[in-house]
Amino acid sequence: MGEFVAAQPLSSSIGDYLKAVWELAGSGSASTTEIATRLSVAPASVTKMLGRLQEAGLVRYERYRGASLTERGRAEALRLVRRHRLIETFLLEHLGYSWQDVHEEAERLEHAVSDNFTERLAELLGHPARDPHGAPIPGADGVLAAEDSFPLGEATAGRWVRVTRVHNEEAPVLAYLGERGIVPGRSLEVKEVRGLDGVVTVEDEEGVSHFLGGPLACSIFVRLLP
Amino acid sequence: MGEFVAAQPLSSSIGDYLKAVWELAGSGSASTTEIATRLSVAPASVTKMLGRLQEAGLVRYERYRGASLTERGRAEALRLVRRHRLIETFLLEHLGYSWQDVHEEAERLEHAVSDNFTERLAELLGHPARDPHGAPIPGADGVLAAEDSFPLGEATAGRWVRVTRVHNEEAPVLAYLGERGIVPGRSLEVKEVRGLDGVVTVEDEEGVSHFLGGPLACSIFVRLLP
DNA sequence: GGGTATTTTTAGCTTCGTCTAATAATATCT
DNA sequence: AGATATTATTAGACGAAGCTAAAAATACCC
Repeated sequence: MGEFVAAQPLSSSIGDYLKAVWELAGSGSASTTEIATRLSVAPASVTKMLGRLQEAGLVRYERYRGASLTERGRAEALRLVRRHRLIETFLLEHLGYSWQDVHEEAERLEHAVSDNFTERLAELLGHPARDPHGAPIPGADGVLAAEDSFPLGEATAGRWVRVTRVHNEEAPVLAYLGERGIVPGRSLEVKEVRGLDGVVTVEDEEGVSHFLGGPLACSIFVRLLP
Repeated sequence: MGEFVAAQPLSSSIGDYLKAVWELAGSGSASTTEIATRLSVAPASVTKMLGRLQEAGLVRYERYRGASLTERGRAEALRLVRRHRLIETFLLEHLGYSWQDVHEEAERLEHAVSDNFTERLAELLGHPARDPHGAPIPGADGVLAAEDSFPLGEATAGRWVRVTRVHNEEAPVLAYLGERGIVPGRSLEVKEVRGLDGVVTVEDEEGVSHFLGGPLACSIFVRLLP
């Protein structure tokens, strides 16, 4: 029973779980502790919630084995991601928020807006393809553009690249990068990539050098320039 | 104990109770059933919640005697009302919502936005004094402009009046009035006021007559024109 | 002023999402 | 493979916010 549960308003914490599984699992599956850490919640809470989510047909879950999204779960998650990214764009472009502040506000708003609101907002913004961090915005039809870039940490020295996306939500990190102009659209020359610790040295168009530690270099996505 | 509870994020239902008491009590007090009806909740739930609200210092409540807001409760309620009315204005002016649809969406959003969001929105909208229904928007400092108009039902025949406010949240009612152009700013000539059932007959600038039933006439606020 | 009606409260249960402590399963290491 | 370490799950409890049904207080009516 309970398979054709109509799309009644999901509680906001259900949405958070769905998004977490989506972000963590990719095409594989997410573990209980990964989800617990991401949501700042006890592992036991995750176990219980995954049971309910499976019951609701939003998640595929096997004890001790992790969880992945069903088609319905993925659709729900992407709906939330679309809202989140459109809201971030709005906050930055129309409300004068700074790059590092949009995430937190969007996190709350995404659970309160309707589909109607979302589509009108998309219209107002001119149907942007990417949010302020360069993340692709899923379409209203649930289609998400494939990522066509790769982490800066995997670039080869000597090449020019363009930043397409900063895959990090922590405000201090964003503030740091923002100050240095390392934002989507910026072109950089890769000077050195150190294998072991993954530190990357780049130089921007004005000849200023930046040193980016391993984790940081992995959260900056770039595309090769000719 | 527990008197100096810092302004931690109020749960959204607490906010709903506060707003309900504010709207129903005016300067007096609101009864359990009134609140229950307004919130579509059982009276017993209201009794329990009023206890908690009093505990939190937001409400003054005496068993069997109704509730009224404390200063802190009033401040909270007005903060919510400010958000609500600014959001309604935004939905109408920037997102193309219709008059009758703004309320429902704002009702959800008002619980999710931050003060920062609210003030930036106010800025974007040019610090409006009134929302799309003509309701005054409380200031960021918690000051609410006094109502300087009166219900159309209390007008005297033969005078010209200007609509200042439509004090009604029901979508069908708003749609009806909107179609007829009976919206804030519109001038009307009062033709006849029937005492018993309160039906009011008015004529607009184009000479079109409108008949407004008692309850309706009482929710339309007007100011006398010279 | 007494009896009925209405309103309010109390008592006890339910669901949701969370927690901690204890137990069980899986992984890892030598 | 066996011992240990890590990760997950179960069990049991809690607070919030709601409900119903029964009891108590207040209001209304004649």
